[in-house]
Amino acid sequence: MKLATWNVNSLAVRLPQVLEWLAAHPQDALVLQETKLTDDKFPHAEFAAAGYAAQWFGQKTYNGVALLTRGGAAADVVRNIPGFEDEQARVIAGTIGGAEGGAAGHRVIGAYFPNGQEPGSDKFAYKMRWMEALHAWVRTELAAHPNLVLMGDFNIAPEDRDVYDPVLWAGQIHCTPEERAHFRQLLELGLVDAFRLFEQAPKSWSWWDYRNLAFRKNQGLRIDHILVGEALKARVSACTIDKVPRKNERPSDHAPVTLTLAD
DNA sequence: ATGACATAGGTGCTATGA
Repeated sequence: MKLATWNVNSLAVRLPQVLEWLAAHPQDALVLQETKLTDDKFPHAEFAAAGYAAQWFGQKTYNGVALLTRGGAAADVVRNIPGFEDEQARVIAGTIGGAEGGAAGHRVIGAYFPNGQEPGSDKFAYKMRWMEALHAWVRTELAAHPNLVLMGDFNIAPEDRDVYDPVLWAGQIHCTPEERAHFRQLLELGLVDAFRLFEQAPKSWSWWDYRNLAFRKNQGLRIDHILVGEALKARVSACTIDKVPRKNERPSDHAPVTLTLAD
């Protein structure tokens, strides 16, 4: 079973690249972030033609998430964090595989964490509130669905080894102790950072700034993650970052991250 | 300290991203 996450930074621009990538790398589930599309503009017919059922949740200009699945539409779809009032479209969850979305299925949560802009700002405070609400909700989801995968653009570099220049970024957004503490709290729920289950090349990033030739110089951050419930840990056979689409013309600034689960 | 690059909306330039 293959699952993946990709912040596409505008699905209107990146749709051909997503379809091309899926054709080369079929997925059982793919979650997208930053679709930047209102729901009436979501290209569900194009995905259906490619063999994928889509669930989507968007808004004008900013944010927007989607869940694409092969082999039937996701069940029990949830948009945003239940009980958390939010103007911004950041979460989509659904169950794949199990009959009627029962506990045998895999619960997939796709999330676009707030950026936070700058420590001390209103947006940073919103990021903290949002993460607290996510944490509480994921706890209940995990209790109901041990086979849980939480993936997306976390906008957190969990450790210094996830940052190309940890001294430059110390205390900066994505690297503050507060954000990293929230990431660890998710792990304390019984989630595992799938990427770190394997030996990985040093300087592995999932995002590179468009500016300053950052990709060419491999100056990036690892801020896109796939966390799996401990019940799934033994079945994780691979977790990789695919840098190839970052070399496309008009690339997203994020690379897809992929997970392989043994059957 | 600032901007660098990209996107959307709108047609100037600002807001946002990370």
